[in-house]
Amino acid sequence: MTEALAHPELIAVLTALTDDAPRVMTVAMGKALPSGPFESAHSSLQAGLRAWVESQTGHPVGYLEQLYTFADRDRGFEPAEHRTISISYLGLVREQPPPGSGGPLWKDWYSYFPWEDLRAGRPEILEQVTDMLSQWAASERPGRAARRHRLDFAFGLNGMAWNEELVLQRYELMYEAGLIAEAGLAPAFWFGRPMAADHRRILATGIARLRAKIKYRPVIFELMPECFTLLQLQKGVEALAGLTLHKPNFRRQIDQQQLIEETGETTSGTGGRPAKLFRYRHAVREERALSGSRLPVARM
Amino acid sequence: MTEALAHPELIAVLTALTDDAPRVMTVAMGKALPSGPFESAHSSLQAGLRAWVESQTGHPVGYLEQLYTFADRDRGFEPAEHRTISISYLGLVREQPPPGSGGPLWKDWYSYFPWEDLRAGRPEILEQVTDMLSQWAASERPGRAARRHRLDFAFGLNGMAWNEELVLQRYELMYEAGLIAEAGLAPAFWFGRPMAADHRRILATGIARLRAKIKYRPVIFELMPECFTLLQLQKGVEALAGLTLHKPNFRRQIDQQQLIEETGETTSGTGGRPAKLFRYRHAVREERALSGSRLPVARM
DNA sequence: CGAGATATACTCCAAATGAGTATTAAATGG
DNA sequence: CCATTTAATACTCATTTGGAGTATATCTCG
Repeated sequence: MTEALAHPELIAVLTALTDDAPRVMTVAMGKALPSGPFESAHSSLQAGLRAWVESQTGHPVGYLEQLYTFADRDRGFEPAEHRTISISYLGLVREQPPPGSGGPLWKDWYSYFPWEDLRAGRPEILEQVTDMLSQWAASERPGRAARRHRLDFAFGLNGMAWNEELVLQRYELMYEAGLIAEAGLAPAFWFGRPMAADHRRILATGIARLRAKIKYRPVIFELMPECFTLLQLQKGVEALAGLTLHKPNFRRQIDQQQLIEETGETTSGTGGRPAKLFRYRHAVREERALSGSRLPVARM
Repeated sequence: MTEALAHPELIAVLTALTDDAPRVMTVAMGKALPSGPFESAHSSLQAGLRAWVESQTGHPVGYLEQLYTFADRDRGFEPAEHRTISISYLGLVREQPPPGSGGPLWKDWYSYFPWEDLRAGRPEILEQVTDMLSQWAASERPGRAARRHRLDFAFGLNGMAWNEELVLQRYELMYEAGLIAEAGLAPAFWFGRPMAADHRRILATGIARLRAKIKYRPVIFELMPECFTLLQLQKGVEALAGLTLHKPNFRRQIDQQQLIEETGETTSGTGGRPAKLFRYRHAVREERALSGSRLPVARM
């Protein structure tokens, strides 16, 4: 029984960076990721999505990569007759999103995943989450040890280190434990803002992918303005990773990779000593886009 | 004009490992990758593909991951009316493929990509390829330097190091230069065995993904038999990477990661001193599946 | 038994990495 | 104008990792 699946749908995780907050473009009052049907007038999926996003936002998409393709049954929200294919993408835009005012809503990542931001230390809410998960892990006999182990691993408990890339694993553990609003929990117990259908799960996938990617591809520069200071760059990486970094080591890595060059100008905005302005060396984009270019992501 | 796209198609890059040769399952006399319509009776794409492969081959699929989703216009082989969505997967199977005899054909990767196997040094054919590419790069004025640079980078020329992960980049350079049979070249100038449509390109994507993956995930064990010697393991990694490794360093890395344990038994087959047999420690599968587990892939 | 082949163990050095500390340059406020 | 603040910049040090080379042990085969 081969059934034709109509209406392939594109779902975009569009990310921008505004003063230390990583943001995602949303629709429906922040409750959904932008999505739409694939316009077959375009020559490819990528081109179709690019055109669509630019028509919606006015911003060009600097970087675009496929995240994952779902069939509805993977997701469990539609009746079988309406089953669609959903292709999700991660897109990075440099432009500052306009503040509110009718346009698309750019929301802070961490309003959906407050437990993922460790820049100010382990947040309160992370303790609450892990407490509730610990209860869940200890509940029934079969598989208790395995649950405990998964929990320690995903959340960096009992001597294991926090790994900022495990965004999706953490979300799915919470989902499994029934801590996620989308699973039908009462609002009083919500952790983070919920989204429609499985959109928050897709966002988690995008965040995880981007956190992994900044370590070995210079994609951070797709999110930075043309000219920036080293501290701005560091703050940008920290915002994405949800961690603080060791400043001297960060600078060492950056300049020993020769990814950036001085513009000759300096800032005067910040209060202290003015910082040199740098720009990304577009000359190296192509090669570095493929080989290494590690950003140091480690606690300070 | 939102057009319904019928018949999502699944395409599989199924890989196995038999005595030092990485193999891919093919159909149509080795000219195509196995593919078929998505059976919506299954609960998800993955499950559908798993079931389909097992019915076709009798082998369970140990590991399965999505590679990429194409719309036909990305590929350019079908008339626009028949446009389909193709979802490609990378699958790893442990079983020894049965030798020929009616069943599916397991073909050596390197019959399609002979320039990708550097285990015996840079092969003759690689020189031929790079020679022809150099001519192409030097041809017309505009963009000459950029072509030359891409070439050096992709093929490790002029002081740049060979990077075994750039399988797709190399293939696309060759395609662009018109060295690929699928682009309509005369048979006398073919490099490697051609495949139908863009299947060789998809295979290149799969190889590249797997070569990248073995460096940080223990997927190699999905391809090895239950028990193996350290040299067998090394030969397996070498086969996938298309490179030879430094034996002492390989062993050091393997056992300092505690991925494997001795079975207590030894082989007697190989002529020299019998080797200890090891098995993968399934206990660590879950954690290592997510965090690091680096295999040393570097020349000896 | 010795030659060949393979397994296994150990050393050495260079580079990368994590962490800490010190110094310099400007802006600001009293 | 000087002291304080804020950040930029520079330097050191220990540890780990990674590449490469060498030595020894243990088997089979002729």
